[in-house]
Amino acid sequence: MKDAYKKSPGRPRSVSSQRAMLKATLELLAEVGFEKMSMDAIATRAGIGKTTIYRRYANKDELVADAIESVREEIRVPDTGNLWGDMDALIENATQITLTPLGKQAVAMIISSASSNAKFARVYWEKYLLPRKQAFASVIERAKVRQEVASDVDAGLVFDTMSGIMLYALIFPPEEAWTDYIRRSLSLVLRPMPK
Amino acid sequence: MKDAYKKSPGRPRSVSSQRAMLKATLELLAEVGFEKMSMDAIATRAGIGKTTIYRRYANKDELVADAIESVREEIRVPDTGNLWGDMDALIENATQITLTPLGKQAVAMIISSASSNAKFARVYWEKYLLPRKQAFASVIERAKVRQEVASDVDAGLVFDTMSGIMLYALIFPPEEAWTDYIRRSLSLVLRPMPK
Amino acid sequence: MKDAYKKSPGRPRSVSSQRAMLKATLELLAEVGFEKMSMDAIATRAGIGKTTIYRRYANKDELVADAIESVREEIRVPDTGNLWGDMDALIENATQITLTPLGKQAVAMIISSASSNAKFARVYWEKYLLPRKQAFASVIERAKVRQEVASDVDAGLVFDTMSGIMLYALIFPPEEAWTDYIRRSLSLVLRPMPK
Amino acid sequence: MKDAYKKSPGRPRSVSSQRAMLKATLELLAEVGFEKMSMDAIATRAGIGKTTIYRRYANKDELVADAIESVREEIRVPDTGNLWGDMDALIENATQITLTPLGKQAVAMIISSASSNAKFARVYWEKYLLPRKQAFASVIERAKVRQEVASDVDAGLVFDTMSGIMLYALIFPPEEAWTDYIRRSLSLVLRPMPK
DNA sequence: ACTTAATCGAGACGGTACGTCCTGTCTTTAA
DNA sequence: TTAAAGACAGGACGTACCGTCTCGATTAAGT
Repeated sequence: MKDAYKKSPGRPRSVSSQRAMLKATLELLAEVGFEKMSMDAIATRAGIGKTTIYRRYANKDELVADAIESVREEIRVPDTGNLWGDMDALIENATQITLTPLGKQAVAMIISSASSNAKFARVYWEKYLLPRKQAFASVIERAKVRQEVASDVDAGLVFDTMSGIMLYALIFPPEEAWTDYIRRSLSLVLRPMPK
Repeated sequence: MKDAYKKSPGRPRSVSSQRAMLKATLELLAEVGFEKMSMDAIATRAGIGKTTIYRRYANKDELVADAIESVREEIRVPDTGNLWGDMDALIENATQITLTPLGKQAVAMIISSASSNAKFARVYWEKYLLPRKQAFASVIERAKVRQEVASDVDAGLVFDTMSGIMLYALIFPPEEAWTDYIRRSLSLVLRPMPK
Repeated sequence: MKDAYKKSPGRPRSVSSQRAMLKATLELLAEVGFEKMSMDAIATRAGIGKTTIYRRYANKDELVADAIESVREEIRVPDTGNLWGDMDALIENATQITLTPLGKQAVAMIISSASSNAKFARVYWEKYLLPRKQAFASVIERAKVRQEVASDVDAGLVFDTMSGIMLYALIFPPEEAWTDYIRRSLSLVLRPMPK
Repeated sequence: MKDAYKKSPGRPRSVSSQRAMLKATLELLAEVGFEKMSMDAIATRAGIGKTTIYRRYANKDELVADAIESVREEIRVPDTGNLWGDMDALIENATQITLTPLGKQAVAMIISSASSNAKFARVYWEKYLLPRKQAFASVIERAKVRQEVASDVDAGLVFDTMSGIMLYALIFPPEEAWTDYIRRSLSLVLRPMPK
């Protein structure tokens, strides 16, 4: 998010402080959650002053939003040559990220403040959901070509359905294994090509 | 949760205070949300003392959990004689409740604190989701009998999937109308009986 | 329990409740002081209801005033046939009462609320100081007759002076023994008959 | 008591806030008394946050103790060249200070909590009584030299006696004028040099 | 090498809400 | 009726956190 060009005078902002504050934020978020995490605690753990945080972020929300945004892991479009092979890879990736303490807290926050504060939802959407939705579309498109799935399947709606069930499972954990549960739900939606 | 029998001495807890505090809580929850709603504001609006609240509830969480729990509207199992007629009734009911300001705040809270505070999720599950899940099961059972739907459809999973998509839609509102969106998603899952 | 005689339609426990509440009040007053003593604590220790206290006394002040008033020990005018013999007896009596924890708290309270609440001061004056002032006057009158003291000595002022020094000693304890200190102070005032 | 040397990091404590809170405390103390004066009211009147008070003082007692301590007016040893001229000056000074609303409240508090909380009494002693006791001693010493008073007069005891009578008069106001009363009492104690 | 100016850590600031405690009143059941 | 038990409105207490604001002390870039 750096400006393209920099030639401002004065002491430049410390990169190590920036790293430290994001790290501390993510750690505390995972440990105690958004509400119970105080700015003072973050500053103390990061070994920096609160001023240094507030110079960069207007408030707690923005700091946390950016901290979460900073955890971007690459999403690689799988290509196993087979619909369910690809799907399993995507499900695996999604669950692995979502089921960490940090993932849970992040999703919780995003949902919690969705109506009041669009910030979190936007970040989540742009950095997390959208790439996956696109990967999903590719995978299903290939499956259509291979005639593994009906050609009128709405990939977007299928993705939304999967996201929904994952959200739901996060709050009301299924009795069976997470991946099985999602896989089973998804198989409802992804009906095979009629013979 | 009342004890079966009561003959405890002393002045009984005021029913009107109880009602007033729950009403004020629900109103303020809908208006300003959980975080911005202060206990003093609740007490003032209810025309009672803060003590009276804290005598019943250990903290804000418990008060709000109970307030939400108190909003139990009867869920009536629809019977239009037709699968999609019944489904539409259920969807209509669910969306109407979920899309009110109160509904949104309630869901937000429930989700938000799901991992840290099981209280909200439990209440939501018991008082809201479970009755609907059962209604759902009945409706689908009847549809199976009428051979409107394949006999191996897992009603529970279908319900979870629908709940998930509703949750998702609450955070990332669909571009089309809510009920259409849910209906469309549901039609993916509830595939008709193969001819 | 205490249902040895069950023929009381009226108020059989009235007297014992009264005694219990005064006793509890005096105990707690001595232990923790006026401010830190709560009405609930008094009621609990007395094994009675708060209502029972408030039926008799309008507020804490009045209860405590009455409790202190209830501790009336007889003041006997000493007559040793000698001025300082009598004085020593009076000093001894005054210090013994004032130096108990209860005495200290009582005096503290009385002084503390003197400007705002005349109640305590009045009780203290009527029940404690006035009898002593009169005893004092008698003793000095006799001393005048015996020509142990100048005939123009103002007994009232001498008493006030002694009371004052006791008050002062209560707050700023003298280094020597209490009775010696007061005796010494008093000897300043009670000058002997000029030869 | 400031440390001799200061170079602690961070923003220094606001001197104006400090002054404002002491001023507000003294005003409210004089107006409504210790018990009826709330910390919020103090903060509001001083135009500061409650936090700022509690950062400096652990509780209301300590704040008030320091506020009273802060009112130190210089006591000037009078020198009229005559015993009673000097005494009158001292009496005048003492009564003027003690008879203000603030003075009365201060004395009330000091006495009230003398046994439980030594803080108030200590402050009163060090900042108020001790300087006067010393002034008293000087004045009487000079009177001895001038042979206005017996050389064996114990100045300390005379001072204590006068303080006592003032305390007493504060609680049980004399019928005559304050200064006359004190003066009369003092004349008993300070007997002239025998011819 | 010397300015210059924005940064840093530290921590105080005003404000708001929390949950506890206490007073004096009210309302019930039991006797 | 009176007692006991305890709920009630109101209000102060002292704590925690937020986002802002000073401090003296760095730290580079541009003279």
